[in-house]
Amino acid sequence: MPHCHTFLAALREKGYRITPQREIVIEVIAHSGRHMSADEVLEEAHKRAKSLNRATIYRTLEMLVDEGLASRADLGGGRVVYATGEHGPHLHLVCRHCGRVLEVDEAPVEPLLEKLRTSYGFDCRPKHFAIHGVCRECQEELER
Amino acid sequence: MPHCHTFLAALREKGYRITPQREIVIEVIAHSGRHMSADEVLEEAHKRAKSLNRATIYRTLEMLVDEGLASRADLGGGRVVYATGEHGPHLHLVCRHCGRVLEVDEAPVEPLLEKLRTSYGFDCRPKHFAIHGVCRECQEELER
DNA sequence: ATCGCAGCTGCGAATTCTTGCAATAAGGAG
DNA sequence: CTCCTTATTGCAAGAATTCGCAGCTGCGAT
Repeated sequence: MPHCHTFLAALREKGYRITPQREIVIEVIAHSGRHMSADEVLEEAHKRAKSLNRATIYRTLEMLVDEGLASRADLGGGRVVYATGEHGPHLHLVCRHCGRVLEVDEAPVEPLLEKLRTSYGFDCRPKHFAIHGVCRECQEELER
Repeated sequence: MPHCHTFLAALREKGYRITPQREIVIEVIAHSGRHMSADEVLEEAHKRAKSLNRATIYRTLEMLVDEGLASRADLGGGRVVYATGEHGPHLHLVCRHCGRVLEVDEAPVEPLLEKLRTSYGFDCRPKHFAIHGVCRECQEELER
């Protein structure tokens, strides 16, 4: 699964410094294998170094997202979760009603990405791809 | 372009009450014809009714997003912008590096949406569709 | 090794956003 | 038109997130 070394190498590659704080944050979200809120990351990180500051967590997470190594999903209602681009299937269907995240195969997206790339020069990796909509369950509930 | 009546009717339809506060918020984002931060909405709304509370703005915006009448785009770095689903072309390409939003034709997405609908029962209207990636300009800048 | 200088971190303060609750008012029923 | 029910608002307290800056430290150069 996700090897932190890959992440660290990628960062070093881009000119970022490898600090113990960053190693910890990366380790935490890479090994969790799931989506985590900033607060969960903080809590988990504190188990390894209680000094690690809240602001540093936020800055590191944002940096990872900016570099395309992680994704941030805004689930509405103040819920924001992070995950590495490596965990499981790569298309995230975020239900804007219940907040659940359905993870599905990325294959159906390829043609679209190709089109965006050729027509607009817009680069988007499927592993960091999130789509907002309404899931089946909520649709049924909503039209009652 | 965007007729507030449409929005109000949709809300009434869904059982929401039509309050002056909601009319103002809807008018503001519908007529702006662009993306606005919650703060910009607040400022604009205050020109018409200085009493309108911050919390009400946030609640109204979230309600509109939940109902699919508006979209929220998290541009990173604390920048969150809202827009009605009616303004201009309907596919939003959000650059996670410069934060710019490219608005393009929705046609290339149709096949994907159809697939998500049939395979997973996930309902997603293209007009509220945002994709995060890196725009052409930033790609060039980044690989320098 | 060690130096030096950006790039980072921690801290505290400032913002931004969310929540709980009592008071208010929209809209259907009579 | 008036009453009633209950969704919605405003306010103030409380989280969550970001910012500014002084000091620390990774790491390339010496």
